Amino acid sequence: MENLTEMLKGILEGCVLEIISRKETYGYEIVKKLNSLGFEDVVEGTVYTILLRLEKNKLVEIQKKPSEIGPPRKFYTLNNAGRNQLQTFWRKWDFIASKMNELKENQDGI
Amino acid sequence: MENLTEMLKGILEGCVLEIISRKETYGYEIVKKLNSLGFEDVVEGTVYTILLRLEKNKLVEIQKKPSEIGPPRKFYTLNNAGRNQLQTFWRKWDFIASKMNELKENQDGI
DNA sequence: ACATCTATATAGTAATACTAAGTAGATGGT
DNA sequence: ACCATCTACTTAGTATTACTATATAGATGT
Repeated sequence: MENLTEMLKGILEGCVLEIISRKETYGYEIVKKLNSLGFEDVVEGTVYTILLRLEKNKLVEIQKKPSEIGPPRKFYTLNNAGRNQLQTFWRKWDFIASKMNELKENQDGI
Repeated sequence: MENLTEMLKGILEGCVLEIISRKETYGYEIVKKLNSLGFEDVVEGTVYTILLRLEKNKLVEIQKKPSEIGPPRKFYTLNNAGRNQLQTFWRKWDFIASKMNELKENQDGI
């Protein structure tokens, strides 16, 4: 799918939160997961800036661990604030998605 | 719904295109429609900048008409490029919405 | 020695929604 | 006549976000 950049604004961070909530993971792996989900053009620079933002906003806990196949990894887990943020994200997403659906389906005007 | 700003990035322009596609309309009316749709915090400055962008990108035709209850209105209609853009918008939206749903529902990881 | 894959970091850019302030026409109340 | 209110459009500046581009570095294979 071509150039989703602008439409990913505001939702990519939520995707990252959701992925971290599933299991402890690290940046490089998150990029691969987003790519295999279908967001093929999401690159490392984008995800690392999101992760640094999450850290700055104290939504995650971090543990550095060595890797056997490359440089050390920074593993992320959500803390309570992060879980709250994720819940808020999905509430907003569901709201917007329902409104968009309303807009798209309502052929009688709005 | 609180602060949807960041999540509206990339989709608000599509909403405006969709609203215009339904019937010839003008900025102030578009704001009211977005508000009644549920995007209550969308204000005039936001919509007018979008409309000027649509005009700059040659996606709309414009006709100025007098109003009986206030200053003259700028009425917008989509041209062919605008209709194409709207179609592209919905394709992207559907793609993202389906992926978000996949992400949310897939409890077995991604 | 070099390429490749893994892994993180960061300065700078572009795009977008929002803030805030202004201008102006029409109507109604005082 | 004056002011508030609703209607209606404009625009300079700001904040946030995803992306670009580049850099650094560990491990493996040729």
